[in-house]
Amino acid sequence: MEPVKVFILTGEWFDVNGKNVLRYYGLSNESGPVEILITKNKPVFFVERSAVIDGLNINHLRKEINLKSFSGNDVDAVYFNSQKNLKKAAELLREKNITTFESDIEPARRYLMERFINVQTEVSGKSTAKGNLLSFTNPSLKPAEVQPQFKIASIDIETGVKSDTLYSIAVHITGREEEEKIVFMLGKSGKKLPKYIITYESEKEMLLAFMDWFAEADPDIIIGWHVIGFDLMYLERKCVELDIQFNIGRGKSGVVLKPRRSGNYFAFIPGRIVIDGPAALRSSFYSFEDYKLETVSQEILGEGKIIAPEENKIAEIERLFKNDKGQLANYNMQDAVLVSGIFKKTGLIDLSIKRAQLSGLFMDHLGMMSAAFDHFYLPRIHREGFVAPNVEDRAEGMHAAGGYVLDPDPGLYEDVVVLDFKSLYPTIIRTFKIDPLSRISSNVDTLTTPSKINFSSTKHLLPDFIGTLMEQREEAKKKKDKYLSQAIKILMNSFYGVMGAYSCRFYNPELPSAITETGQWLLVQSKNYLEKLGYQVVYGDTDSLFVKLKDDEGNEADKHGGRLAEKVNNFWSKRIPDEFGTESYLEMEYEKYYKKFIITTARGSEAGAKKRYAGILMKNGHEKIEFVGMEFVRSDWTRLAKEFQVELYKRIFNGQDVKKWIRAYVKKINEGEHDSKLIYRKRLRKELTQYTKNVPPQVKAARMLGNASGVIQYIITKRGPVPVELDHSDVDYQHYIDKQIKPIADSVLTIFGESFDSIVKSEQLSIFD
DNA sequence: TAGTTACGCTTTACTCA
DNA sequence: GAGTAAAGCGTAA
Repeated sequence: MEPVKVFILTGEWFDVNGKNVLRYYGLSNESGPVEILITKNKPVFFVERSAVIDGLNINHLRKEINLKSFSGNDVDAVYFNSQKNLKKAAELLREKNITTFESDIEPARRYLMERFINVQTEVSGKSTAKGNLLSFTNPSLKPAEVQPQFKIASIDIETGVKSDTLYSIAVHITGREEEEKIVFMLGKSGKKLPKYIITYESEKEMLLAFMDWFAEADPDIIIGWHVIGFDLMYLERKCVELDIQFNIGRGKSGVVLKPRRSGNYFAFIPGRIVIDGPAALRSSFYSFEDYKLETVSQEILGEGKIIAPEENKIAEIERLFKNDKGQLANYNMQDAVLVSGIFKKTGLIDLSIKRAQLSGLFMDHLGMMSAAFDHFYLPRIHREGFVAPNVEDRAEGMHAAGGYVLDPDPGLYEDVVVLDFKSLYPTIIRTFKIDPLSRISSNVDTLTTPSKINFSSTKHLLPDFIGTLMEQREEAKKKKDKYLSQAIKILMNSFYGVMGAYSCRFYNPELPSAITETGQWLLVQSKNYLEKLGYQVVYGDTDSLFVKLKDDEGNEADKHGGRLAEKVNNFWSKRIPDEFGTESYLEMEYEKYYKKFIITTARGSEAGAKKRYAGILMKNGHEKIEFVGMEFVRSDWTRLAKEFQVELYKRIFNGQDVKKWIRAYVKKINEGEHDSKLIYRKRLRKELTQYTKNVPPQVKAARMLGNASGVIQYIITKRGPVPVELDHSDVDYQHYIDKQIKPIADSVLTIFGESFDSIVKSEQLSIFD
């Protein structure tokens, strides 16, 4: 039979009759959904050759192999029939203080990684048809490339809150095949409803019909808005109540839904990937004021829900269910369609596919960066002759230092260019050959970093991988494949973090220390070099330097920015080989030009504040005001404060008078003209009851509501903080003037020897003029 | 179902007078 | 009442 190329969606293991079985589900563009069963897998871990494990009383096969632990001792492989036995054996040995190696690796993951399969595989072997599925048992698998054409189901349900009734389920199918819309609705048939609405007389009938239809439609990906924590969990609960099976996995398999960290949920549905909109957006670095579907869809698609959120949504749904089922279905469907639109527009699924292909992680595990590191590193370090420790046996040690932040002098500067090391940490890893193998092999062809940590210039894995990734990224950029480029960037940037994380089996403080200390050294030396050229370095953070151009150079800022970056590059490409005997992959880039640039003082201090600045950015001849780190970009400041800050800085940058304007602004606040801008937003990061040591304002407000979680919106009244939901007509204007306006004004006015109080007070004096 | 450190800032809670 | 440390949050990189 012809081999089939499959994009793997999910993988899991079972022990059946004491034998380990792996099951993968995936999609073949040509043959449709595919099941792969591996019944001949032997779970394995390793022990040192000196370890005595005869007393185990668990069936196993011990085999001498040519591998070593990180301490250089020979190890043997120990094979088991079942994963359960492996776990039991590892636990028993741990009690006897016998160290096992790699006994904490999921067998379904290990099977793929050892074959260098990154969620895409070419399957060869005999197959049988099993319902919708093409099923293989013990085929041979090898790496492949697949661009999957997924079928995506956007799901949304409507429920009656008081009666706890499932009113309707809307599904919007997009992707591989033609778009399809269907709404399952509770109610009597007969009314003339649009064709895509199907009515059922009971919840049970509706659910059964939905699940039948779903199995037939057989989507690869399920998306929605809080789709796990709300929609799927509701459906699951309903099924339990009605005594029916909630089997929406492939091959009629069941599902596991469970809460993760606060407010987060995970779904395991064999053969299907569930991606929740808000979580996916967050993990792709999108940021919104809040994550309501209305807010995000307005922002991304420019359209919103049918029932505006200001209306009483619950009552409106009840009314529609009673009187206008067609409209309820429209409303229900609109939400599902919006979610499809958001995923499409943001490319969330395309990005997820690329990330899975690069990292080897399943599409719903993309956040697990240490698992991605294992997937790349373990099979390769085996081939270099080593086995890795379990996570619980990883090295100990102090935390590494981080990036270096220059002390800025407060002031208003003109003509500042920003120079940036491109992918600083990845290029440091590549230049100085920093990775776990290199560290344990540091006596072979030793390479010493600037902060005197030794590595091997020849025995390493990660540096070359980064090299490949960087080349692929250039290629992707040329082809305008932005998702691949972004996926590569995310993966490369994860390596430093993973090596410095306790959850990583390769953790060792020398690895992140070598990286960050080298980064600090490079930044300081680059600064010194620029100063030697006669330039003033105004500020810098981790990988960037803010350089003030010399007189007249501002007229050709881009040219001089580029020139300076090149000079720094030439400096390093000579110095690194000279001093360390290794090729430099470091690259300084001219990033941007501020015509004007402000560093403010830190509150209550003369010194300049780090990680906060504002400037007029010049881009293609256009001016744009930019804030970094300041109140304007912080979600926990009021709109009042933000608008005040922008206007104030505009005036300062343009050299306009600010005194009169500030006085007028304060007056308007007191007159209630800015009442719509007084809302504070702050998240509760703990359960409401967990605030025992301190009771911050957002918690006070939340407690007035009884119970609340997530983002709390509140206003400061004469009674203190009050949630927006409750009466807050007694606004404490003085609070807003003192706490939202004055500090913003003062931090920048000090630069010019002015102060908020003297400006505002002089008005009061002027009354008597 | 665990990537990192550095930093600023507001508010609260506590200490000492 | 003034001064200060800690809690808590959000941000830069």
